[in-house]
Amino acid sequence: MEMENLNFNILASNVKLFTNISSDCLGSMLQCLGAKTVSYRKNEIILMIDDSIESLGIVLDGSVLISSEDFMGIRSIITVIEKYDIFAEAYVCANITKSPVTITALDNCRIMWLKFPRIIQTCNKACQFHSRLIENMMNLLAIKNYQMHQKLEILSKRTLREKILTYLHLNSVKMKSKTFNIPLSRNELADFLNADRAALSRELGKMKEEGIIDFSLNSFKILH
Amino acid sequence: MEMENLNFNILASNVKLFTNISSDCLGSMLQCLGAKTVSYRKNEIILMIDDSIESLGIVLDGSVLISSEDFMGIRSIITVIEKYDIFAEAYVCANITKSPVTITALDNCRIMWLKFPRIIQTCNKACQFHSRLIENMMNLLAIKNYQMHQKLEILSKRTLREKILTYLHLNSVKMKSKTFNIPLSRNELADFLNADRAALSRELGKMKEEGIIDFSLNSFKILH
DNA sequence: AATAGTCTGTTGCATTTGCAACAAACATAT
DNA sequence: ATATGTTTGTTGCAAATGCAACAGACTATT
Repeated sequence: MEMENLNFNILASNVKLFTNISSDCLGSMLQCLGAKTVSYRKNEIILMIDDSIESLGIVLDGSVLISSEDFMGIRSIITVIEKYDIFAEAYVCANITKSPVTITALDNCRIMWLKFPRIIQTCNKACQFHSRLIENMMNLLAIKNYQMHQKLEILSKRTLREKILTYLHLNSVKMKSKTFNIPLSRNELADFLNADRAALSRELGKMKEEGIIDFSLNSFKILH
Repeated sequence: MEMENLNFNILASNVKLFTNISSDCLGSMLQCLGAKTVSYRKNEIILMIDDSIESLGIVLDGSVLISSEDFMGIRSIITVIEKYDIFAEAYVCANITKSPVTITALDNCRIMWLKFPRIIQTCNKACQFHSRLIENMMNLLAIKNYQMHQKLEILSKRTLREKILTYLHLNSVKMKSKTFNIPLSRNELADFLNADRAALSRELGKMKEEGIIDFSLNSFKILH
């Protein structure tokens, strides 16, 4: 346990998994769940595909990238997990013990690992936070489900241009502005949209030329 | 309430949402959740996109198709829900009140609607099944999350042939046989893979010619 | 300053795919 | 029996996309 430098108030108010759990309880709860925080450097691999998983991760600092690779070595970027969000929760809740994905640090980051299955398997059900934690998890899984639906909405488009537009539109809605930055490089965006990087650049160029969007590096603007 | 012809034992043992809930409890629980069963004819629209949703559905008979449509009118098939499985659960758990999808009856079918949000909002938490139901739901959402991951795996392939192969492979694994039937027509499969029907037929023909697969109507065989 | 490495954009070319139109097989209704 | 509609397969053509190779801008290291 290395929680000397953890601020329970910040955790309780920012991590949605801990909604309605008082910061007083948090210490003992984290202990019960075998919490461990680990630091990783930028680009370090946090979890390799097929590694065993027994914990879910909470991003305390930085952000991480969830990706997979097919038998041809083609990388597919599934999503980016930002500060205070959690990852691998579906796997531990569905008892999937081998990771189907690779997880990489996008920046220097700090991850708290929670042996969440304990809450179901061995935890004394009398503890105060037990049912609250499960209810929060149910809610988070439902939301993540909805987010995956959005990703499916992008990939279900038949042309690259429509995929790009759907991706940019979702970002614009999320940022509540027609001007916004995206968290992915060109290469990463191509792997996220499952397209060729050159084709992506070409299509972005055409769209700029036609006055539909404007962009420079990671800064985008929807004009139309 | 129209549960005269419901067999609680069958429900309790087949519907995963009711795992570890005794059939004795089921009656009062269903009442508490405002259960209603409704019948639909083949091809009838069960729920239209943008309709309000306050209940999750349990398929008691038949099967239903979840799809969406973009602004161009292009249909995208998201998934098929089979007997005893549930649908719309992520929306009610994430408080999404307008349906992002259209739900259609694939056969004549019978659906039980449950006002699940009651369990969180107004239910007396002392009731026996409360926490069990939430834990089951957490588990189901995690599994569905994993299933969506598989769909993403299909759509993330860059060529139609790879999408087809991934789809057939997942079906083969699910059915534990190299020979199997698929639940989708050609038209539906095209909309599921988000491809053109003619292109799908062409590619299937090529693959048969090359000796990779064999098929006739809905019956497929992986040869390689 | 020089070097190596990374990221983005560009372009020619071959392949894949979407689109449209048509044909054959089959089912359904009158 | 006829007519109508649905499903599947086929094919020519145009457009989109992947692939490969290269160039310029930028960064980090020595």
